[in-house]
Amino acid sequence: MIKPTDAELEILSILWDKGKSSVKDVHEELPEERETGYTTTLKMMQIMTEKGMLAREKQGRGHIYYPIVKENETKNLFLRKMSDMLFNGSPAKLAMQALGQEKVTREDIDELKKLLDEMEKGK
Amino acid sequence: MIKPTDAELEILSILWDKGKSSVKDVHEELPEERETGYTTTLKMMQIMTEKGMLAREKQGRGHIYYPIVKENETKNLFLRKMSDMLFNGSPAKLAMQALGQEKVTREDIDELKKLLDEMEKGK
DNA sequence: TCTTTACTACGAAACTTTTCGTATTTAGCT
DNA sequence: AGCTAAATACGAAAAGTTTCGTAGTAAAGA
Repeated sequence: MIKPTDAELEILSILWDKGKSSVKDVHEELPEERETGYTTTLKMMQIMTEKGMLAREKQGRGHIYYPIVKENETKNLFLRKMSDMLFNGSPAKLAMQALGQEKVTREDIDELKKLLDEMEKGK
Repeated sequence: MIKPTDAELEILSILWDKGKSSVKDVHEELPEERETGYTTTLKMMQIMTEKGMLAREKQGRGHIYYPIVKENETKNLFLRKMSDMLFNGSPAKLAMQALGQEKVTREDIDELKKLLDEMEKGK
């Protein structure tokens, strides 16, 4: 399975979010603090296409790109890797540590409880 | 904050686990499928010391190394980065996706429920 | 003291990732 | 058809990571 690098992940996120987009669109969505040139974004997307992460179609004078790799599969790949590396292969431990962060609201907690109830039924 | 690379993370995990260790100890703990030489491990640990991730003390003819960076802080750094990159900055969403993996047992579920109950009380 | 051996230091090669300058192509306009 | 602006292609530099060969050092035993 293909493991995107950090810069690639940033581009993938945009494409998963916005769907088919031109290089220009993607470039404009990138956070300003990166301050990388247009050709950098283009080159990245070309490399990603070579690697089979993206595909593209001709449109007008240029191309539009879209992701081939699936959002969920990629996320799961990273979650597994992280749980292997840092949590003894236990996704549950990973989840618990994630919940220790600020930013977890009461609504999040309720939602998680519901999810857990359903999981328990399913077992 | 210092963001360890993959190879560095592998070494850090060992040191968090085993505590102060010689290069030899760490090298022997590395999974065999890596098949990297002793001097590679040594060099990595020297670099990590330069970067301020590790420190070392003289002992016998060599040194023993130990981690400076805190296990929890480093894990949280990666969790935050991942939730920023892939889950719109929501650790809760990250946790939910992690729970979708195989390997989550009923015991995990119960433990998580307890954790959530306590979090709810604490709010 | 001399030798052996375990360990360290240094430097550089190999590889990957990220960046961009420059040249080229092409669609659309006049 | 010729011109312009937008986009692509190409190549290579820059930066970061990983690997290891070789040489040097120093402690422990002969």
